[in-house]
Amino acid sequence: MQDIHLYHSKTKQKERFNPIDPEHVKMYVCGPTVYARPHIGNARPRIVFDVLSRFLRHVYPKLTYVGNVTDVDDKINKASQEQNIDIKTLTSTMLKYFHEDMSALNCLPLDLEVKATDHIPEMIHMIQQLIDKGHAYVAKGHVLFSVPSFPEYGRLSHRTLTEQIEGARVEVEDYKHSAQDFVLWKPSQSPDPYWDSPWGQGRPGWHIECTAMIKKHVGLPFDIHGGGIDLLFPHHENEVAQGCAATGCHDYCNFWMHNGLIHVAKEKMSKSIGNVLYVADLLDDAPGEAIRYAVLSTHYRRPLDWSDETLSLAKQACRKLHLALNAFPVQDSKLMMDEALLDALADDLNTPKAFSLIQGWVKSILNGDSQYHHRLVSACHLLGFGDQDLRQWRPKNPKVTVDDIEAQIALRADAKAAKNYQKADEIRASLLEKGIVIEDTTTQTLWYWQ
RNA sequence: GGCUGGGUGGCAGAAUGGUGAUGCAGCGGCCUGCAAAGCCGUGUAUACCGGUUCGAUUCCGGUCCUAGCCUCCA
Repeated sequence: MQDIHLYHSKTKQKERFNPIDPEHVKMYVCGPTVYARPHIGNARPRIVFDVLSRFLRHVYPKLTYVGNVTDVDDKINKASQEQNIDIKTLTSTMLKYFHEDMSALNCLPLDLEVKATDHIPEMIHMIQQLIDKGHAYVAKGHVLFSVPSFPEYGRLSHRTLTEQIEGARVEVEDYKHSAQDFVLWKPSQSPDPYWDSPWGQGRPGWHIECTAMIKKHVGLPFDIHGGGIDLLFPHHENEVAQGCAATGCHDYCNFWMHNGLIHVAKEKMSKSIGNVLYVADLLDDAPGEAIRYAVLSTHYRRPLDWSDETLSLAKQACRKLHLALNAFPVQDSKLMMDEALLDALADDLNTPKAFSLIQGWVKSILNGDSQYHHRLVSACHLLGFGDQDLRQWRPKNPKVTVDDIEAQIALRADAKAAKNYQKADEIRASLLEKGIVIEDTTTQTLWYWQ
């Protein structure tokens, strides 16, 4: 059995991964709030944990990979009002986009994708448990989690109760007993969505959904919980507090894994800065596999500074990868996993190291050596590459049609046959101007979008 | 203000208490009508200052820079 080591945010070091049940590994990853199209920052955890899930499935007999969709949230309410769209329509449309974009990035569907609005009764039940056990209280129609009632609070994110308060820019609502207390349930009325509860009509706070859904579909404690590092505090800290206080379990999960954030021009990508990169737009610049490659070419825990160069580098690397994949026919459908590759992945999902191994094989293969082909095909299968035909990729609004391109290439072939190289070169230059790259081989002329 | 990470060649990005991967770009070749792609060869780096050590890029302390969290965030 492969010896896997993963970085655990709670202990801040790599630890040996020992599943609670080696016959059935369980993983949960925080998903998007569906109020806008997915951006590359939403995609990063999905890509990273997609690779992890593929790897775990290779190593263990069974994995259940669960993720949530937040479809009740203040940002959704706001977007719905601003755009004058019904909430359900908005969330279901955005979820559809999310699925489309993640699939374009070769992310496999989760085993189970759960929605917050489908679990209101479970949340109410858990909130009631917390009240009954003295970990939550009702105030002005709100239900709040009492942070001082849970002494373990702060152990995940390594924060003390008081250190944050000084200098923090938070206004403390007067109904809170303690400044760190957080909302489990809040009053709500039309046009915002609301549900009946023992505390009146209202809607859940943000943190409770993950805990209630994990308890129902994954069980506590479980193996791996993933998400962006920005969720470490307060969201994940709150999850632990709620989950352990409500159920009495000592551990919430064995591994907390957090991916680093994506930066654009050295600063965090965010709506307020206006530098959000939507996956759909990136797909207009590059094939999904190239975006996936770009994301995985930096170790998942490090920040990833995104630029045009990041993407064009990945695009090139992907193209070369596909050249090597197509250099020889696939002889054996049985996978042959390279041990060094598995070791790289087993070392806290070191995808850049895995890529460097792969690039070595690619080089040998393109040099005519077929012996690495089988392991390359297997590695790509494991990492989620090689499924797309990069030559089929098109920008959304191409400057020329495929018919035009092929007509031009035919003209150029005639010119070449007549040794009219000046004309042939002119045609090549004019196609390149429109983003078409031409490759002459001994038998034919190939082309692709740059 | 408090807390937590990170600083490796022109760029991207691994690794390591003892010759610092890999890719892109550059340069020189091969190939090509010329290119492109591919192949071969090749130069360049551990932010700064101390400490521990036979030896530090790696461990420890300080400085500087940078990012993130403390407010919605993937």
